[in-house]
Amino acid sequence: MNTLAEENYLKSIYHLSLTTQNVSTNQLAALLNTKAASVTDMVKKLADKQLINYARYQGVSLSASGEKIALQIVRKHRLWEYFLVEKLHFKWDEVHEMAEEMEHISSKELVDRLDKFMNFPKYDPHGDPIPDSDGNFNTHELKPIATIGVNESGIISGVRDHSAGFLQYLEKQQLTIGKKIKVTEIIGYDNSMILQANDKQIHISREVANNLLIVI
Amino acid sequence: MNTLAEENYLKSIYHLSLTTQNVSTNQLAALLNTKAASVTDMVKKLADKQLINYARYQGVSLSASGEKIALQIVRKHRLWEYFLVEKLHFKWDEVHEMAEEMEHISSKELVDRLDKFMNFPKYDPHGDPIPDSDGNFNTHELKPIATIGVNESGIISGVRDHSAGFLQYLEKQQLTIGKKIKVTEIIGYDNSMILQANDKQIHISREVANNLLIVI
DNA sequence: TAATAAATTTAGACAAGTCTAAATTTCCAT
DNA sequence: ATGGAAATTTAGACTTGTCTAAATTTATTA
Repeated sequence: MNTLAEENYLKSIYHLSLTTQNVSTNQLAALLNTKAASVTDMVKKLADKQLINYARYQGVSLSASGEKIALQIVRKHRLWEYFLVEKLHFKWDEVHEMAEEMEHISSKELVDRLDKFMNFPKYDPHGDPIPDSDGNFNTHELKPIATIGVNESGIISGVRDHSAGFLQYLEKQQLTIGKKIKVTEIIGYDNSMILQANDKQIHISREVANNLLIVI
Repeated sequence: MNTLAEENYLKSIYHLSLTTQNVSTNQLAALLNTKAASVTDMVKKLADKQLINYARYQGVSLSASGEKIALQIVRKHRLWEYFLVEKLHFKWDEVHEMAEEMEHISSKELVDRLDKFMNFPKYDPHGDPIPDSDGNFNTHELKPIATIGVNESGIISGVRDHSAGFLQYLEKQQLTIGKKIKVTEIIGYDNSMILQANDKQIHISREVANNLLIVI
């Protein structure tokens, strides 16, 4: 169908499109660990295949068909992550690299059966929504803890930083998906926060507060 | 680690080595759906990496390290096939292509956990033995039904032809792994056989008898 | 608004893996 | 034992995806 490289470009464009409407060559190069010149080449090929919209010097966006493909890849990635954590008992910081490979297994029937096997999960182990067979997914309102004030509370529901280091830190602090937290104090000096969670006080930096997402 | 193409070459050499000690360029080209010239090129690269033994015009064989890699790929292929049939309820004739992709997922930890998740199966859905984490596997004595005589019996335990067409035929005749069969008659004219199986008489051609394997 | 910096694209090259056509080696039958 | 057929290898070319270096376009800022 599409090559491995093409799939990775579409996926990366999809992710970057969530926060930018026209994704730049440099953004893609950074995310894909390649050079801007290589991105330009590839982007031309994807445009020829009508998978993206591209105008020289103006960045790219996904076409309808490109987005459809990207969503199927995201679906596979998140379902396999769920499988690895729920069935094979990997930790949430261990599954990303494996899912990066597994997301390219092509059979749609396979992924649909995997979905059913796991009872149609709605969120992956990091709280990201899993698109269904048609590409639709829940969009609950997630906001960084940093955006709420003292005495406000919420439920940990996602992360903005998916790095193993951050996930391990959260695990150690028991700040995991589903936990209820309440902000008890904000330190004016560095904007760090003290949270009430698991019947304990936990002090988190501004950076952590920016990368940990809750629903209210 | 190794490229996709390299892994496929090693796997093919492994399979052909089961019946030939020096695998020829043409054999490989046929199995890999490529041309002899391409095989020669690739075989040189694998020899440079010490994964195979190769002398011009003399065919190839796996080195110890090459065999180790090949066995890990075979292990992954068969475990994923088992997963697809036992957990996702695919039919035995549907899983080969999917497993061809899945066998290249690299994580050893993943495949070992998959193995455990399924309770360390010893045979895949077609009766082929699954190597364990160290590459060791059962070698039970399998022989084609064609090699036994009237009134002799055995248990269906494997196939020599893995094509979907053959597997579907067997499924329809209920000649599946584990079934007990007895030869009640051999037709001299075309060497076809009449079997007693599932309390029924089943007439199979010589070709089928050659491709269906039993243990006695 | 002109000049400089930053971003992007073009040009030309390279590695992996494949191909066709031609050359070489091996094998087999006489 | 040798001549031709079959198998294999070599030579040269192509595609995909990448790279560096140079050229071009866009953005910034003075």
